[in-house]
Amino acid sequence: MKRNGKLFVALHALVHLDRHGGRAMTSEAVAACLSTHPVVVRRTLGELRQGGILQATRGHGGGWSLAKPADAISLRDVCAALGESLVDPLQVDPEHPSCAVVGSLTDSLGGVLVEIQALLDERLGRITLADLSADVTERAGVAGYRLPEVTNHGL
Amino acid sequence: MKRNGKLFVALHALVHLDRHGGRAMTSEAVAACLSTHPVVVRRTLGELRQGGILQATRGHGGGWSLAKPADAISLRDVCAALGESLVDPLQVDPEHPSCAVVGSLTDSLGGVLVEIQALLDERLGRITLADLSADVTERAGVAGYRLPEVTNHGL
DNA sequence: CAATAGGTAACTATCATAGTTACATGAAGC
DNA sequence: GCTTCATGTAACTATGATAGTTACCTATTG
Repeated sequence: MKRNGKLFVALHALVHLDRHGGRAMTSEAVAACLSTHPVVVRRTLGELRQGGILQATRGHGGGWSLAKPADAISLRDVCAALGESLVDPLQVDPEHPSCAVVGSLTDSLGGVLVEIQALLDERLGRITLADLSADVTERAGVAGYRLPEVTNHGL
Repeated sequence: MKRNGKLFVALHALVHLDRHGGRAMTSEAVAACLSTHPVVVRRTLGELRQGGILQATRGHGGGWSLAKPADAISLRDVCAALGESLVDPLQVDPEHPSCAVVGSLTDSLGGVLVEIQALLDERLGRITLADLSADVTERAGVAGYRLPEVTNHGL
């Protein structure tokens, strides 16, 4: 895996969970789908659970399942639950007193970045997990590809 | 220093160079301004030199100076010279063959990110080094603060 | 030729994060 | 109640990116 690790794990897992038809999937099954370790799955999906996006049940027959309908989960919700922004925040060391140059930079550049972040949030708020799943179905149909129950593809 | 390291060093140095009145500044002098090491300055400013933003002269009386007027250097130019994007690229491991889910993710999220990156580039293209310097002058005037020749402020 | 200053390779230190191991907690089935 | 399964979480390791540092090269000026 390269970058955007948590977000990628989360979205990938969410699509698989949605396409699993309401049945719970264990961390191990999800991890096999993403070619990663179950603990990594628990860590990442745990943040989505705290964000009200997923629910987890323990013991026999337990696992992860969606806490809301797929069309009520937006990419913005997922990013918010993970604390990811996709736009670099340009944070400055608050330890030292900053000079006028640093102040200008944070204001000018930082102002633009805040605006851009707002635009991105607006866009991401309009894309739902249901959209992603539908897109996967379309691709699978076009390619004549049958999505297996538990895939073991790279990444 | 926290994040956006290269970009912050570059912009901070550019403002100081612009405000130095056309005279060249040595790596050591710039490094003292940014509280960092001269080699870090050479590394970062070297990329700006290759991007045609700065010029460097060696030997006695040498140092760094702007290769273009300050109002002809935009923040977009600086980002481009540094190879920084400020928007996370969501790059996927090309090593493994990707499944339909990964394809959908890169298309949906990646498409939004490309749009956002274009918007950000447009904004950054309208902010020049001259704008930053003017803002610094304004702040210094308001605060009754005299910008020293060589500052040694944090970051 | 000596002094100065950028150019660059090579190494170290730090930090973030993925991966892994180990164990505690809780729920279902016998 | 006990066993089994699955999440929750702490702790450690491995890896990669990057800032800092040292050392030495080349180029230019006096």
